[in-house]
Amino acid sequence: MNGWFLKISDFADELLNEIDSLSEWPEKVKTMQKNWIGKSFGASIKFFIENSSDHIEIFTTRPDTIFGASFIAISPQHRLAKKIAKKDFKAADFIKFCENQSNKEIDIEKADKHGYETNLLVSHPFKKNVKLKIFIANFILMDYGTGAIFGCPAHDQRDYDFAKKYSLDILPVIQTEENLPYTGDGIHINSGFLDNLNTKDAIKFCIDKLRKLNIGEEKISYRIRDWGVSRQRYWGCPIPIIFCNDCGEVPVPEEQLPIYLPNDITFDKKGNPLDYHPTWKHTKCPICHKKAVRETDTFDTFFESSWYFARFTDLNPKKAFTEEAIKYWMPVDQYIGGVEHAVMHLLYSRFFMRALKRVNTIDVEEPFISLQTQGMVCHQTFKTKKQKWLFPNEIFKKDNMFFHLNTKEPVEAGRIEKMSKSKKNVVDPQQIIENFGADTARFFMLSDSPPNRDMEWSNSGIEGSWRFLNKLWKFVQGLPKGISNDKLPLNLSNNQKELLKILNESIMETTKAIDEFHFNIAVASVRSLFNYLYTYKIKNDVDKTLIIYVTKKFLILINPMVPHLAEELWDHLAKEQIIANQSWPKVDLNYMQKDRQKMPIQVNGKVRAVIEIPINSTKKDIERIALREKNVLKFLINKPKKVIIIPNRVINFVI
RNA sequence: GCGGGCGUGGCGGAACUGGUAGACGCGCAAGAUUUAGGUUCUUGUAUCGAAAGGUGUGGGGGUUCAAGUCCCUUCGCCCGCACCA
Repeated sequence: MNGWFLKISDFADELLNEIDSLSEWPEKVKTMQKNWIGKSFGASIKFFIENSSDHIEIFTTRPDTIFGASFIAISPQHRLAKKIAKKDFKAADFIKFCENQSNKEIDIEKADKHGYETNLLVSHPFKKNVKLKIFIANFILMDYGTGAIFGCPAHDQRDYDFAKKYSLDILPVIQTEENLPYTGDGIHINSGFLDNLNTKDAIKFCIDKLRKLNIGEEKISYRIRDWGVSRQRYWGCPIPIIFCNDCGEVPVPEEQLPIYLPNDITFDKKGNPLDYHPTWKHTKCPICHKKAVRETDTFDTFFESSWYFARFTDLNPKKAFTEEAIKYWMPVDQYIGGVEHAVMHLLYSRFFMRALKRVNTIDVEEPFISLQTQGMVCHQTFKTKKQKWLFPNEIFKKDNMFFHLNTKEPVEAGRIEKMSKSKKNVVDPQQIIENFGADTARFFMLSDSPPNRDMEWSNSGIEGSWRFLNKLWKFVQGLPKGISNDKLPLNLSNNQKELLKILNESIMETTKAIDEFHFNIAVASVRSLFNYLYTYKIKNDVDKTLIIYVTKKFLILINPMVPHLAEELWDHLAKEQIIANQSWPKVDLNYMQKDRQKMPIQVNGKVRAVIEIPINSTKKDIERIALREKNVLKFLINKPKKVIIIPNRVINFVI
């Protein structure tokens, strides 16, 4: 394939090793990147072809199973396969068959393994007189390892399937009670100098021997391939290369950058619009100044998304980055994106920062300190009988059946899938915003489920959020205007202390929940606080100063969730400033200190009573108080064998 | 097949380092207000049971005074990669 590639493979090891330093990334994303890079340790081994000076080099992670080898298989794209095909028409046909197969949907045929038996043989490196046949096989990938393997059917599923199909030897070389193929570790048998060794030692021993004989060595293989960045489309950054007949491929000099795309472009023909534009590509060679043409491919869009966040640190129109801005802003403290970017975008960005560092442009390695991946919003899909997709708002439900709103015809209800325009299973938030307002919509969405999880969209419950915010509105409107005393009364009653305790608990919980992206818990916490405050006002209506004090703190807590409403209500209470400028409330531990503590009393692990005791009571006191409980005594038929008291937590009588 | 995640009421979901399972809400039920419906308010709502009490975090087993939480095993669902040697 023709095109430009970025040599991300050079960074494979670094990108892999540094994954472990990303402590604030989801485990899932990290494993996906690890698998994508796919580092594996093994060996390369040369097999010499009989009656020829040629040889085949294979890659294996299990050199220890070499004595079980019963065939060699090479990819249809392998150099040797092509060489064979020149003389052997049947081989050529087979290769063509494989190529067609890989172009079509492979899924259906995937399980099937096909091979073509060539008339070539190789000799086994350690078993004199043993010759192995070379097959061309459809399941060998050219992009991985060397595009060639030795097949050890007893200890590899694929080789086993293949050997069964073509009646090849299946010789176990690892001791096992299990059915073949056995892919685990074990003690080696039928393996000459590897006999009686375990897998780890056998691998090491085998590689040593191969190296001594100069026919193989230790080798590390990666799954990751270089990043093909060429695209044949208009919407992308032009690749800054000029093709000159004399000088070859010449990079566009920095002072001529950036290259702008032409504005007078048409899309009426097939192919790359830049390529058939009449003038754009024609230019001069920067070296010899003769006529030359521009590269008409453009960069992959991932190219730009790999560094935009660094660009965003500064508006400077002349420079991509400024040192001070990068130093100040980078790396990104909190990055948010969908899981679908787990490997491509997020790996490319990590690669880009390193590449830029290597050319001394910026001094950043990891672009994103903390990563949150939000889940996908899903919804049921609907189709007409003629298989046309329908929007959920075109549907109504009756007796558990779905019908079209206009035609009243029955509708097919499909799977619940991630929302996508093509399947029309999308809900337009605009409708919700029109009916309930943006604040209600936001509050409702936050309350539903944590953002890192997939969720099924449902409108049910939005009225609940609506009700709550209405209640809040009325509550604050009922408070006197403009009392902006932020000082607390000196002598607090127990009721007042309790209210302040609840307030501070809520500040703590809400803050923590927001920090951890558990917005649903934050919503629950502010709701609880309001419920308490609401009841408090009914009972202690005269206590205006404290009620307003707590209400103001409460409004700051709920402000990020319902900013418009909170600002309005704040204005009602406190004339001096806007709520957006208020600092986040701090937890005052003085009000959270309790002097009494509820403790469950268990008998044999079952809760039988709950007592309230002074905090930090001695174990003796706790036990004494616990033993006064009727419902506990009822179960203490025998004298307890053991009494477990965890102060301030639990007491358990074991009988 | 490999890797990752999840499984808790009718539903969405809570539960800090093992220590009162079901917070908060939706829904539902009953009642109050209302001339109807809606709104609003109160109460109830895991489950079996009249009660006492029993049972309950997908199933089975284990560790522990104590398990949603830790360990083993098994089932189901979702996502990612997929013939990676």
